[in-house]
Amino acid sequence: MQKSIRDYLLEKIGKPVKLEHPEREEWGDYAFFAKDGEVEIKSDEVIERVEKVGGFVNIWLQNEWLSNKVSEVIKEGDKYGSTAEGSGKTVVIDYSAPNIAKRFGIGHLRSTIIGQALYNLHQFLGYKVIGDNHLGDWGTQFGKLIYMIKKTGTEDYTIENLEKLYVLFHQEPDDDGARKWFKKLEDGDVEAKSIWKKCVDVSMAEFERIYQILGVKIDETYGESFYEDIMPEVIREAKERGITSVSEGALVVEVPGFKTPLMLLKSDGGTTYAIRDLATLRFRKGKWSPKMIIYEVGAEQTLHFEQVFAVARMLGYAGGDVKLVHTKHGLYLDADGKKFATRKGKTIKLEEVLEEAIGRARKLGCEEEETAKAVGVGAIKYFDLSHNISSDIVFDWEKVMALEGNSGPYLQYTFARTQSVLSKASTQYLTPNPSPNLGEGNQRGEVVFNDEERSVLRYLYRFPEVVQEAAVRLAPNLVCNYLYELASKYNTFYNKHSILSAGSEEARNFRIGLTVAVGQILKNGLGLLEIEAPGRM
RNA sequence: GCCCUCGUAGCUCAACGGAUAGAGUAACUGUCUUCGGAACAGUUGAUAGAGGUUCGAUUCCUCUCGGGGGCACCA
Repeated sequence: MQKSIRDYLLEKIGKPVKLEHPEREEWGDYAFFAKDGEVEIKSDEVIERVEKVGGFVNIWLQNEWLSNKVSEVIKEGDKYGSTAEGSGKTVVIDYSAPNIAKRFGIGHLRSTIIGQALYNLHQFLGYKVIGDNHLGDWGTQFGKLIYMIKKTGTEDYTIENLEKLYVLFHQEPDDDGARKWFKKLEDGDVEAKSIWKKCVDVSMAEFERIYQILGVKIDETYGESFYEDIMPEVIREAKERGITSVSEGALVVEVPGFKTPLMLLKSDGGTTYAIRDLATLRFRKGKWSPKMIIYEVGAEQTLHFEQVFAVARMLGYAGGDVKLVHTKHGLYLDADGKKFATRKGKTIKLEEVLEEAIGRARKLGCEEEETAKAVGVGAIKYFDLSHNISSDIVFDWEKVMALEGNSGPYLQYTFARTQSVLSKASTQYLTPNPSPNLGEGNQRGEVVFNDEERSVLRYLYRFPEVVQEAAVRLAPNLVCNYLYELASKYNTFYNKHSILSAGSEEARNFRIGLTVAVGQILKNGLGLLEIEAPGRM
């Protein structure tokens, strides 16, 4: 394995630098010169400049170096881009977390999809990753639900009806009545518990179906109700440390810098989601000793997590050894730019969106049902992931399901195209081991490439860097950006030059190798995004 | 009222403080007797406003205007 130029420069300059194979010749003035993986410094002036003001370090990557990257991609295959840097470290990712008795709405797509991508990215970098689906299966919302079930005397435990009851409750709210039922539930009332159980079972069945369509499988599903027995421990420890106080009958912790305290117990003694989150943290720390816990939760809960994290540090549940991160993803907004509110019955059901997208993929020519599903679901996942994690997203049926342009299916299509070319290559030319090391040689025997080939090559080798950065910055959209660029450059090349009927055998073999490599990276990258890559579509 | 966040092309979005601000879409125009047209190429079009820091600002700071979210007994 060659020593990476990046590492070399890191050593030399002492801080990370951005490497570019410059697009324009005049940018090469301050360039380093790379030869056979070794780096020669063209001018000390460059080092000084970078030390002083930062900026670019341009490197003229030799054609041979570039084409060696193709072999490297092919050789490493499914592992290309992965590292072992996370070896021995555990990361817990809290994601998806739908609420019981509500259908899986478009709002939960972000957490589920982004969470899964973050999961895959960290796993790819060698971390031990634990995904935990922190189900909303406890809390006053169940008081509301049980209250309505008792009030209407309904026997209809379909999720549709439960959701309707929730909306009905908020039209004529009786908060005291709801709190009483939740208190009864927490006190172990048999009737309340039995109704709760039915609601959970119905909801879980619904969620399982959605996860199946999405192709998402989350390691653990503890859910909030699991922490019933741990919450008293948290109360005890909080009181021992003397950080609690009673305010208006509720047990709270004052958090410096915040106007309102964090409430652990309500005035009726019922638990809050804050204490459940603390209990969860205590449990996770004890069970997995993670280096980091990522909460893939929307930005609307920023205040809550800031307070919970602060109190967790007071309690010793987090701090130096456990890093807590809240991703604060943006919300889906409706056409009027407003939040989708379940309480008002204003949501878009994820299942409807998925079905519609799959239907459109089918109509466009996906014969096999599996492929239509992969393409439709892939379109939606890519749409979500390609946005910067922090920005709000306006939900638009047409844009969510885009099957062309900068979209999931574009990447899938490009992958399928590479596979199609390769299957023809192996039968027509019998080159089971395409040699990627040869381009069109010039008269002196040096390897040269045309502009389109070079454009792909100059992009190909960056995949590992992109994966790293996406993990560090918790930004799966960087992977999307990269894959789209790569696919786009490959398609440009594809449209301009023939692969299988290239002028020389060397050129043909090189282009076949390039196709293998591009296909491999698309496959690896889509895998990180949890988007399927069918060989045909 | 207070806190957080966002404001980039007609629309939807990109861009570790770095080079000529990139795409998609829409509109218009082209490419293909040849490996998959869900493709490729081209034209039109943008950093809300005013200051500041910096060699350099879409990015950092301040203010104004505008959108969104939140502000203890929902999660």
